[in-house]
Amino acid sequence: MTKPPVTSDPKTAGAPSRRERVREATLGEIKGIARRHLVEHGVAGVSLRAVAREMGMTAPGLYRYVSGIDALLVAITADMFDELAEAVASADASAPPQDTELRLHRALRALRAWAIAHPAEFSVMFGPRSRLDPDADITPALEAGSRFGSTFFALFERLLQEKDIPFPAEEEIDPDLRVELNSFADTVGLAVHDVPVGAALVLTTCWVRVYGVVCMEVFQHLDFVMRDMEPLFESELQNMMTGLGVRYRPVEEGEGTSTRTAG
Amino acid sequence: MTKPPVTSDPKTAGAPSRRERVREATLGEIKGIARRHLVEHGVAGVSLRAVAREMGMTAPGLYRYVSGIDALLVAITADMFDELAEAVASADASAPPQDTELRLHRALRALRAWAIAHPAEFSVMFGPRSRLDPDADITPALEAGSRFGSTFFALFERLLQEKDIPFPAEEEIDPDLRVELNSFADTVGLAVHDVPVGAALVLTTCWVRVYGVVCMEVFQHLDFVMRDMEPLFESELQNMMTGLGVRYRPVEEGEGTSTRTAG
DNA sequence: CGCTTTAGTGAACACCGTTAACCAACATGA
DNA sequence: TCATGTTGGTTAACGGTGTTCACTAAAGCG
Repeated sequence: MTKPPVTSDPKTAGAPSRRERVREATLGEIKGIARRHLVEHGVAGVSLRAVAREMGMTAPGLYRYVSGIDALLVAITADMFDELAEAVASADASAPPQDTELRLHRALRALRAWAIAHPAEFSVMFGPRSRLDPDADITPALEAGSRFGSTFFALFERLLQEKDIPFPAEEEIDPDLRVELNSFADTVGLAVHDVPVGAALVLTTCWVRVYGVVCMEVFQHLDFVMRDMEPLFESELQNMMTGLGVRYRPVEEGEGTSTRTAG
Repeated sequence: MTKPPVTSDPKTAGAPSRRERVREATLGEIKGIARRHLVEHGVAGVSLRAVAREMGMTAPGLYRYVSGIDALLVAITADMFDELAEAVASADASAPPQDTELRLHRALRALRAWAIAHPAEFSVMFGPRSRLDPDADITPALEAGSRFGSTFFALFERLLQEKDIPFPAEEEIDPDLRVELNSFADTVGLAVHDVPVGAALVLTTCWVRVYGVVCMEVFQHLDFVMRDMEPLFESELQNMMTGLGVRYRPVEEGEGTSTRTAG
């Protein structure tokens, strides 16, 4: 064991001190347990006291790591966004790099697959902020969320360059909508690549549809009327893709999501 | 247990006894206060104790009227569905009966308007069940929800009879999706009117899009990127309508929703 | 009038978030 | 090495929550 300096030398600023390491570790444990409580008991079942209890601590001790229950929820939400982003990115990377269409298919299916595999997480990420204080600071989650979105933005831009996907001309778009779309393209980074507003519109439309069908499935809003939502998702995917002028690729072997067998 | 009616005369079975009247009144008060707490403090701010306190009662007393907090939430959710259904139905009725297309436009805009005017309510109605016990009995809410849906189903059927709206042939639809759509058409009452599966599919697709765009707005998922979501909603509406072969009707004078001026 | 049902109370239990006062171990500078 | 300030935790406490139980007072009814 080459013993590193116990104290943190200002020169070795990159290497965290021992103190920082253990601190980071317990913070990780806190978030891990909170995350498990989230999936096991729902968001209402996440509590500082329970987490502390499970760690053999008392609740006030957690305030050394987290400024309150809201901050903890925001923190694990950010983690979950990163995790989702990673799942999507890896599905994206699993396809041949030049096959943008297949990459898009896989990325979107990965999104749905992650969502239905992690309904509790998805609910806090994409549902209403029902538990958080309305004016809580959610910037960490927002940043992680934008990291998640960037994968799709990149794919869409690629598609835009390769194919001649149809989109409305600028003049056809309502001026009010135009300013909103420009604002969107600005903050999200599409503007720097000179993506036309029409393209931004179809991107938004697609996202609305994906969001809608996945939320509907995870929130179980058609539960009493549909057992398996995968066919509907695939149908929506097909519609979207053909609307984009992209050939629909049926779900591949082993990619299928064996949805609930429930009754 | 054929116990005689609480009221003396069996003939006046329809007329509730005095006891039942006051009971119904206090139940209404309970739900009313809970509803107000919901909109003022979010769903997390609804509590039996607070409701009781405001009524000058103690919490256990409420258990004479409601079997617990979950049942109370379900009850007010059902009320809200009825209220939304009424808003949609009245918007529908505000148009000339034979102008099905306008009726549809108005009904859909009424849905969005109600949603953004009642974000807290909409969140518990259409968001994830984040607070309720997963196996709570939500049938009252489901029934009210189906009453809400029926307005749109009726409009869609009318449209289907009047116009030649394009929908895929049965053979073009994936068999798995077909069985789901048939199940849907069955339980929702479309089957009795011999609505083709293709039509059921486009209906579902439309609903997914509306649901998606409205949820997105109410849950504020594009908040950091778009100030006013109305143009996007109208664009989606236009897309949908033209896809249905229906002429898009721009928003009429006085129908517009002056959305937030926020910043 | 007497009996039964109902409405509501108070106390209690087990949770929850958060703050304040306090203490022990640690890291560091002189 | 020693003193000192920081860090990571504790206990106690306040006010909030859902829910159950035992109990009382009132209302309705034969």
